[in-house]
Amino acid sequence: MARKTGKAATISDVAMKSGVSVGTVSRTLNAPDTVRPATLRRVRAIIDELGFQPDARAQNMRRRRTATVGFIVDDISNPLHAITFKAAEAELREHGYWLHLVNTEGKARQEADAIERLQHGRVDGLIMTINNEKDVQCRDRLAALRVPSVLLDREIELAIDAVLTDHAPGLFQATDYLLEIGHRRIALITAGPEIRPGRERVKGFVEAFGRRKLACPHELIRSQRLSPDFGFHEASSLMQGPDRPTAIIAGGNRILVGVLKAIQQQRIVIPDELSLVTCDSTDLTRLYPGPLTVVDRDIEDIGRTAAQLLLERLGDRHNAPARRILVSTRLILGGSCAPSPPG
Amino acid sequence: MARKTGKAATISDVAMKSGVSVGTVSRTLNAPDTVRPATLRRVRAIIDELGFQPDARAQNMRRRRTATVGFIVDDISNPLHAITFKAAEAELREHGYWLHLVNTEGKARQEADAIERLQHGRVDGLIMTINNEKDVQCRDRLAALRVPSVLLDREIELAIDAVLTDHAPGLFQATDYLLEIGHRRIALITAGPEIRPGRERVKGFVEAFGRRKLACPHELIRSQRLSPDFGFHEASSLMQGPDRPTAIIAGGNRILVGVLKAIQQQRIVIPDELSLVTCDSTDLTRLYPGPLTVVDRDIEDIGRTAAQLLLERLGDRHNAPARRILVSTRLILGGSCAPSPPG
DNA sequence: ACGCTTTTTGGAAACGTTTCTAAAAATCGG
DNA sequence: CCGATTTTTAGAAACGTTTCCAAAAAGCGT
Repeated sequence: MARKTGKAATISDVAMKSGVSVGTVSRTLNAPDTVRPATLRRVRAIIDELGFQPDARAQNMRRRRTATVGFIVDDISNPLHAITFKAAEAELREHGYWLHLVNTEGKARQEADAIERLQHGRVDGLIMTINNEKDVQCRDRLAALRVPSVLLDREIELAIDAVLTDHAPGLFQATDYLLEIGHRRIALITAGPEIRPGRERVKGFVEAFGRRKLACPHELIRSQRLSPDFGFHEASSLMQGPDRPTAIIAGGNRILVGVLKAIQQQRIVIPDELSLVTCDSTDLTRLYPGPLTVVDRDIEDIGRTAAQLLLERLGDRHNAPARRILVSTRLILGGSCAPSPPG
Repeated sequence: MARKTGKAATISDVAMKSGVSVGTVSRTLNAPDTVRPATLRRVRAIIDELGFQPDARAQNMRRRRTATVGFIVDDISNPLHAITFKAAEAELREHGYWLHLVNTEGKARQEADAIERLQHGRVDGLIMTINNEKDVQCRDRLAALRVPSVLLDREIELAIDAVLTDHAPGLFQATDYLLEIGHRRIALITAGPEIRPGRERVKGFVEAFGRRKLACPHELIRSQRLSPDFGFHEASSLMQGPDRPTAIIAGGNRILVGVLKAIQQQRIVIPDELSLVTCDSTDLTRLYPGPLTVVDRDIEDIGRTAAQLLLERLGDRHNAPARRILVSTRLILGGSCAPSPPG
């Protein structure tokens, strides 16, 4: 649309027109109980008449805060991130905060840049997930953080609040379930060791074999990246190999997309020819076309919790020690697993 | 994490330490070609040494802009919106803009509130979709818009730039295809007439029957809301009724989720017992478990285009007449339709 | 080395609020 | 109706930049 001509009314326009000082107008807005009722009415009438709204830029400047929180994520079209965002936003909105969303495409460069540049007067705090806990650019930025921050599912030996998922027990449970119904050649496709979910999932997987004193098929662990492409590639090669797995665990919802694509392409029937367990419920897992067996967690809770941690930091817990909140998972049985034929 | 102690360096700290005036430091940053090379080097060294970054709040205030664009949407966990957002963000980022994302849950109140409050110094422009074109709160706000804005798939008789999808031809094509392969009892479940996609889809649907001089089964048009619940409810009742449709068109990706749930629940086999066409490709339509037949469009293009429209407005086209860009659709045949058995 | 032009710089004003201090006005008890 | 007390108000400073203007410095041709 065309920009409205004419400048917006300022606080001094209001002051002028209602015959009081700008200070009084300001107090009318921010501390009405310090203003005489008669004055209050008069000033408010003028405010309405002029349609005055305080300029957020000036407020931010003077108050030294922006009432804005940055949310940095690699891919907002991942529904899990979107749900986390929504939950965090709802919580923060109640406390008067807006959200800056930055989509980094998982590029360390963009992540570091966003962390660096958001801090200097654009946001009062950050909620974020980064793509590589070891990346030196990001770590430097995180070490030099000037605003309260919360990490999502990432673990760094810096004093930063975090909301973490207890992936290892989840994967243990899923793997154990598959072992229980007779599978031995179980594959795991998941993130690499440079992020916590990758490490933890592998850990839980390995442990499930160990607990039963079974040899873990390390050659079936594909721990590298959380992308559909990686899922597709690994699932394809696993299923085309000589000694194919009888079950696959897709460690991540993006991985699942690739795995399903491979399954579709090779016309593999689930669960008859292959059992499938995935992580996190999505529309796809609920509807494909029967529900899949899933290691689930409460994503909204994660967003809400992150927001709460941040709000406490922004409030009176400025300097309290960093906290890590652990969110647990649970196995939900769907129709994508069948007992493995013996031998 | 704990807030860093010690204040951030300001421009005058830099000025002091490097023995020049603040003006010169400012020009070092914003107009280096007006500064003597020797001075430039000296000031830059101090900037690095102190790790000085200009305070965005002060810049926003003084420059009377925020380099931020608001993105208002009812549900960011809808992957279509998320993809639109990503594309718009990528485009805007290249031009130095950040994005404020507001998730309104489709509530007119929150929409109006966001429009109203973002404008006064939080953003330089808006990209948005609203839930009800007729809602008086929102319309008032839109009529009083003070920043350049772009509407996504909404049509309002105000001079506001918009990116619109040509839903009617898309639905015409889909319906015509179903008619062609023998279907007559075709149902359409889609948004209500209070938003453009609802109106346009119904229009294209009706027209397809008309063009073939066939009676349109108006009782099979369910045009109300773009939600999974609505899709589920309508699909369920349609498929349980006495004279059930042989084909359903899910007019919207959220609707599809509900429709598939109903299909799952009633164990209806696609395409043998029911042909299905949906709108917009998602992971679900590509993988369920064969690809669905879909009225597709280029979502990224929509986001990019919206960003470009806005950038032009923010640039030299301040007062140019409003533009509406039409994005077309195309029918992609999947495996979810089969010829209808005669009679 | 001089005056002229051009480049570079310092200093101050401005952006629109909030908040502090002190002064003015209102209230109150007698 | 007076003085003491409390409430309310005006006015100015401050937040950290950018930008304007005028002054200083540098460059240049002779």
